[in-house]
Amino acid sequence: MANERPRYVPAEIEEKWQQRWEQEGVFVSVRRPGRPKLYVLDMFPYPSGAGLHVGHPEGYTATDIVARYKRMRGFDVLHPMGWDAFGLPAEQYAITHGVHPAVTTATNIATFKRQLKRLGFSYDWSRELSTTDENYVRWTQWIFLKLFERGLAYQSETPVNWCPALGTVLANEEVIDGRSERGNHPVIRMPLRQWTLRITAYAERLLSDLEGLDWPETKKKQEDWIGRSEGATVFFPLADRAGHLEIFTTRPDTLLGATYMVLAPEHPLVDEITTEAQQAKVLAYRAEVASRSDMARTALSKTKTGVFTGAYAKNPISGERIPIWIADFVLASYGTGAIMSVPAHDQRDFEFARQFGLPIVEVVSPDGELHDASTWSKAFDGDGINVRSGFLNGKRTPEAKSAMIAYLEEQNLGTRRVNYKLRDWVFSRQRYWGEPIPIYFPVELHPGSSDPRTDAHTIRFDQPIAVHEDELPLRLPDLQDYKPSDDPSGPLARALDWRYFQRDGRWFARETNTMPQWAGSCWYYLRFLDPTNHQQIFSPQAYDDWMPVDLYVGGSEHAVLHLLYARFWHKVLFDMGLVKHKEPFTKLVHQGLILGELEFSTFRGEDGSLVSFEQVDLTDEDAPRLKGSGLPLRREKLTESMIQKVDKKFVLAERPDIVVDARSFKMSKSRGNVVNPDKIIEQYGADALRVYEMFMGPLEAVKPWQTNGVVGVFRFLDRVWNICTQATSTAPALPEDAQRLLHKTIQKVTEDIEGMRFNTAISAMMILVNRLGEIPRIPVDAAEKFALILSPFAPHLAEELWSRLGHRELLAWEPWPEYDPSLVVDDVVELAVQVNGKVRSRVTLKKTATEAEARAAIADDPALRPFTEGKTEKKFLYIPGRIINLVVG
RNA sequence: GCCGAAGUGGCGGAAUGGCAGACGCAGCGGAUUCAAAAUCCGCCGCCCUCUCGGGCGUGUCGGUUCGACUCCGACCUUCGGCACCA
Repeated sequence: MANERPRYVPAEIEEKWQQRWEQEGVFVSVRRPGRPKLYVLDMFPYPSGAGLHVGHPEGYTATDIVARYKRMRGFDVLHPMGWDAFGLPAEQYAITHGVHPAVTTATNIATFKRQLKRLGFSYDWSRELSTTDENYVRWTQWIFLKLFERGLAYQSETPVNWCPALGTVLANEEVIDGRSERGNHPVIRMPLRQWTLRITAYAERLLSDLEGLDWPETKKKQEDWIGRSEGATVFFPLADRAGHLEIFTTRPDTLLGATYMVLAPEHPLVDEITTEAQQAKVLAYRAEVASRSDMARTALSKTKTGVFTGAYAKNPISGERIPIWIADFVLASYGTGAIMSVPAHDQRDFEFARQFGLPIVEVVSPDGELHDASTWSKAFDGDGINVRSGFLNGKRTPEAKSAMIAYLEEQNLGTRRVNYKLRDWVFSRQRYWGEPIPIYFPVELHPGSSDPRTDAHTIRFDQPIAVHEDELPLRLPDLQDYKPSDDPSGPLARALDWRYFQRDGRWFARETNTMPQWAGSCWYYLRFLDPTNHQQIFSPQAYDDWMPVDLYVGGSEHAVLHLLYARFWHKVLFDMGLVKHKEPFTKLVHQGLILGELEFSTFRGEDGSLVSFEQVDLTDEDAPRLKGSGLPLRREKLTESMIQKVDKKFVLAERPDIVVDARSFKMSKSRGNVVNPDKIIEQYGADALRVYEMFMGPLEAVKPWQTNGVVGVFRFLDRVWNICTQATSTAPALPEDAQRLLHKTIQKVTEDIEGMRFNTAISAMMILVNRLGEIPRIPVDAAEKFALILSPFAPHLAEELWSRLGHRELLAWEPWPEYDPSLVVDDVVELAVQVNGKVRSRVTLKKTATEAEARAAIADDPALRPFTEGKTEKKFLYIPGRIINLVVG
């Protein structure tokens, strides 16, 4: 059809508007007096070599909609973007390809930036930053120095997973059964000098300040992570010798039920107290434990292990002698690394007692009667009434706890105490691509030595010296070889000329560990306030202009670590008077993961026989096995035509006894189900991608991708184009129902954006467009209103329509349309008429109709007759504007 | 094991005490076309019925209510987090 009317071709309009926005600096954040402000922040990405995937634009589109909407509402909006660019992948790539991480990082950032720009996000790019920028590193290091000055950064000897073959320290997750996940090399537990941040000093504030934050279930996760518990410290004197054991317990009320004690194998007192007879066993046990990782120690071991030290302690109340054991279920890093064991009232202690035949004595009874705990099948760890407990007898658990603590304090045998699961934060990495820690140490040359780069020397790690602020940033040396080596001090140790330097005739050595990737992301939201400031980390004015962050959107994988670390730094800066709010992020939202397209698959044994899904053990995702026998199976992809649904299960069409696995997988290169946003944009345009990402479902939900769904959204935008480009000023006014629908849609979209329910906002706009499509000619005014409410979602299309409707100014400057309140409420509505709660008819009634009018309206309804005939009315329910329900019997 | 979230058509989802399945995808039928694409129109939970219509239906079982996807109790399943923290 040779129609002159131009078609909707996104490729022809999107770049044009992106350029116009940039030229006119529409999205450069400026504070204007008298305006409200909004700081909308995305979790900035790690610019990986793979480029953007469709998961990135999900959260970014959501914040962009909010940012654009709020600008139209008269807010001054800060909406920045940057790069979390330090980290392992760039370094790994450098090792295998011989390209400097700075080079790959720059390339990746360029790719990400190009891809983000194609999506038309309204970022203020003039504030762009990368954590790798010298100007940023400088202030990251500056904060480290402040931590150091305050005693919040200290060195410690922490056992780490050291893999000599890989020449690196591994995270706990990277160690499986004492071997490296990559390469299956042996991993040893080795104490290594580490920089550690004293986050535990802030445990209480990190916990209590969560209150009042508009955060989702993440708050709970952080609470659990911090793990506050109340109890008491108790001193148990050693029997037969001087000294005592200090333990922490949350159940001081059970003190008299303690029948033995357990120390962590690493506990410093173990050497002292172990008797000669037990020496060999204890040593052997400790060696065995040392070779196991934390994971193996905790998760995998079901049966308890342990060894008797030969020593005894005395119950501080009863004076009874009780044996002291060591066992690996007691963690050296929690509490005091020692416990009193009350097997009757703690499941772990119970299992251990059973394992080694230790006595189990009831001191808390569920009913106040005496029971024989040695016959129990599990511990009683609930609240009850104390028995066999002297002065505690008859007291209920909460009361008994405080009575015991009072007694302990009075007798100097112990004190009330609060304990946290939260540990101090191991802050050093034996890696190249990170911020150098701005610390150096004096070097002692050995006799005959003159140059530590070649001669024997000792580095005095016990005398750390802060790099002077004026010398920041401390840059990374330009290494050619980033490989970790068998030297756990890391690759920087090989940059001898960087590491060693002379000052006033003395030699010094720099710290060669670097900071973890978390460092840069801990405070980037603050640098966005004032990213080019060379004198200060940010100016107080910039802070007052924009802080706090009003909306922070990112993945829930950062629910604990990043968000806890950032809060910790923020609180330190608060104590320094640099920031004025206790908390940085007022409202937090996690976008849900986007999975790959739904896949069907079946399983075959080695002999090729089909296996029904119920018989498949998927404990290891990538290695399916037959339940029971453990025989390996092969996963085989199916096409939809081979599947049938029977009773809520998918089965093979040809073999209905074979149940098929139907699920969406996380997108991954190896699975080959990654969707590239560039491809989608080429085919359907950025606006369709944006709208589809928001239309998929609730922002927070995990959702599978369906490329077909993009088609539906594209059709919608195409219809919008057709309707709005045909709008004329001479068209008759909209029919009343359409006019009402338009205003209801404005209301719905407004409220849904405020509540971040973008999927329902879009469906409301689709409903409106479907109605408008039935009307031959649309007035310009209606088209304009529609373009305005669509603009946060599909900004390019909206701008194009806006200009075609005769506007020269950018739509981004326009105010958000108001709806007419008189048009959004209907005075006449269709009501459902129920008989005994089932809908049998409908009736059109005024909202203000009285009960009598309602009765009259349905009196002669033939549709109701079959259900009311011969029955008596028991009740007549009429809720104006909602429902009529006739109860008969 | 503990904590949290969620279970609704073939698929994504909507409705949070008042007409279940809006909106979209897929599918089926039609119009247009030489043909196709695109577009437009109609149908589209399951079962019974020629039709009119009726019955059933929101993971399962029970409860509250005139009325329950929605509230309460128990259970099942899936996803996420934590995992010997004394």
